[in-house]
Amino acid sequence: MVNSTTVEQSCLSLLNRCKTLKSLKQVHTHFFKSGTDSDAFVTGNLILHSAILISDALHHAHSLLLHFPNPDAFMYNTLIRGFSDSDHPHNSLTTFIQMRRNPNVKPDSFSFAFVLKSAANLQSFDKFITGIQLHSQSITHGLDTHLFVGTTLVNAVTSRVRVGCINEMPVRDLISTNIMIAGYMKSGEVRLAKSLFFGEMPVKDDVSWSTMIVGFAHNGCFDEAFELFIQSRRSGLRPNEVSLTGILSVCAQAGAFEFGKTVHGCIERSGFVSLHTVNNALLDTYCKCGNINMARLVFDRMPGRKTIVSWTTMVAGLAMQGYGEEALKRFHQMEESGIEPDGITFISVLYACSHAGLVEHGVRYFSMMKDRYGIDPTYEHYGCMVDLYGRAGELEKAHDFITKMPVKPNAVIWRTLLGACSVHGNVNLAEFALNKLAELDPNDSGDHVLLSNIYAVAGKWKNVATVRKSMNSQRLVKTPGWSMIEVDKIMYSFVAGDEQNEVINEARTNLRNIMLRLRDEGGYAPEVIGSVLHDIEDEEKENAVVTHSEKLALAFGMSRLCDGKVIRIVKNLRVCKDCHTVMKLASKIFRLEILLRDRSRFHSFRDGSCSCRDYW
DNA sequence: TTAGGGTTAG
Repeated sequence: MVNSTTVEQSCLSLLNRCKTLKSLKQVHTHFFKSGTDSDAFVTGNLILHSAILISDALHHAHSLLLHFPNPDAFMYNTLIRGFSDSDHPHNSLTTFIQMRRNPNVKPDSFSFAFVLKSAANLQSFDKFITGIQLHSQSITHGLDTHLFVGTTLVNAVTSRVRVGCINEMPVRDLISTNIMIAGYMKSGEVRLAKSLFFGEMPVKDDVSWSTMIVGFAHNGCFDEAFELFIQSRRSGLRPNEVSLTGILSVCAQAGAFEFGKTVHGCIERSGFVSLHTVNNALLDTYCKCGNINMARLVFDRMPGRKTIVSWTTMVAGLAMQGYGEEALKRFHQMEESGIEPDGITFISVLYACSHAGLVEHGVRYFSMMKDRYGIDPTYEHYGCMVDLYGRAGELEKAHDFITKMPVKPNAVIWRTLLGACSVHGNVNLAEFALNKLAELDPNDSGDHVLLSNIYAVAGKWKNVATVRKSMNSQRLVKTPGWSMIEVDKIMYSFVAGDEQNEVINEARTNLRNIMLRLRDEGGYAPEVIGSVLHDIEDEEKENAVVTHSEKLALAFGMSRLCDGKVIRIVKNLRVCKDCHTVMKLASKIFRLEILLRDRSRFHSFRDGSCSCRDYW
C-alpha cells in the first residue's frame, strides 16, 4: 500500500517541474487517471501553481476551484492572492465574498490578509469592509443573497465596527497583522493602523516598524514617521537593507535633507553602504532634497557597476534641477557603459529636454527610444512630448502631436496642454483642452482653476465668473496648497488659511516684515491678476496672496534657520507666479539661497534669479 | 503537509 504522504510529495515534485499551463494540464491528467485529483491537497497545489507560480493560468485556477466539490480555505486564499496581482484585482474581493457564502469554509488569517491587501491596492477599502460587515449582518438576518443591502447600512458602518470586523479573524499572527497595518495605511486609515501597532501587538518585528514608518509618510505624517524611526533605534532594533531604503524614501518624499544626512551616517557605520538598493535610495534622497552635489558624490562613489536604477535616478535628479545638458551627458555615459535604457530612463531624458528647452533633442530621443531600443511609448512618454512642445511655446505643435498619437489621449495629456496654454496665455486652445477634460475627468478642480486663471490674465472677467459659478455648482473644491520646511530635523507644514498657532503666528509676523522690506527695497508689488481673486477688494487680494503656504514656510525658515543655511521648502502644488517673484527678491535682498521643490521641479533662487529661468 | 509582510528610478 502506498503511503499518502509519499503520493503528496511526488505530486508536489511533479508540479514543481511545471513551467507552463500546458505541462500543468498534463500533470493534472495524470492525477485524474490515478484518481488523486479528488484530493484537496492535490487540487490545492494545482490551484496554487496555476494562480501564482505559472503565468497566464489564473483562469484555469478559477475553474479548478469552481469544479471542486468542497473547496477549502487554502484554495480560496490562493485564488484571492492570485487575483490581487492580476488584471482583474477586483475578483479577489468577489472570491472572498464567495468564500464567505460557503457555509463549510471559514476564512483564516491568510484570507483576511490577502483580501485586505487587494482592497487597499484597489483603494476600495471602505467597500471591502462594508461588504464584509454587511455580509455578516445579512447572514444573521437571513438575507444572504442580498449582499449589498443599501446605503442606509453603509452609512451605519462606524470605525468601531470596522475594527470589530477585522477582529473576526480567528488567528492573527505577526505576518498577517503586518499586512493589515500596511492595508490600513495604504487606504488612509492611520488611526486604525496605530491602534493595531501600539495597542494590539505585544510582539513586533522589523517589518512591523517599517510598515508603520513608510505608512505614516504615505499619509503625509512625516514627523510621526521620523519619530518612530528614532524610537525603533532606541528600542534596539537594528536597521536592515529594506528598513534603510524605506526610511530614505520617507526623507526623499519629505525633502528632509538633515534627517537624510543622519540616515546616511547610520548607513556608513552599519556597512550597508555597499548595497546597490541602499545607495540608489540614498542617491534619490539627495536628488529629491535638492542637493545635487551630494547626489553626484553618492553616484560617482557607488561601489561596483551601477544599475539602471542608479543611472535613471541620476538623470532624473539632474533633470528636475534644470541640469538638462548634464542629464543628457550622463545618459550617454550610461549607454557607453553597456547598460540599455528602458522606458523609465527615457521619461527622465525627455523630462530633461523639456525642462531645459531642448526641443530638437527631445524629438530625437523620442524617435531613438523606438528605433534603437524598440521601446513602445506609453502615455507618460506622450505626455513628456506634449510638455516639451508646450513649455517651448509651440502650442500648435503640441496639439498636432496629440491629434496624431496612436492612442486616445487621456486626461493627463490634455491637462499638460492646458498647463502650457496657461503659461503662454492661449485662451482658445485652453478652452478646447478643458472641454476634452470635461469628458474625461470632470471633477478635477485644478483644471477649472487653470482656465479661470487664463481668463483672468486675458481680462475676460465674465468667463472667470462663469467658471467659478460652475465650480461652485459642481461643488469642486480647490486642492489646498501646503508647504513643508525642515528645522532641526523636524518637519513643519503650512497650509494656506490654517488655524492660528504659535508657529503660524511666528511665521506671519516675520512675513509681514519681510514683505515690507521687499516692497521698500525690492520694489515688490503683489501679483493679483492671476490669482483668481478679482471679486474681492485689492487690499484683501494682497493679504490672500501673501499668505500662500510657501511664503509662510520661507518666513518661518528665515526666523529659525541660522545664517548661511539653505532654505529648503517642499510644496505640493506648482508655485504661483507671485510667490516665485517673492522668492527671487528675498534671495537677493536677504542674500539667501532658497530651494523650492514644487509639484513639477526644483527652483533654486540665488541673487534674485531662479534656476528655472522663470519658466515652469 | 501546500501560502503570506516593509524598500530604491518618472
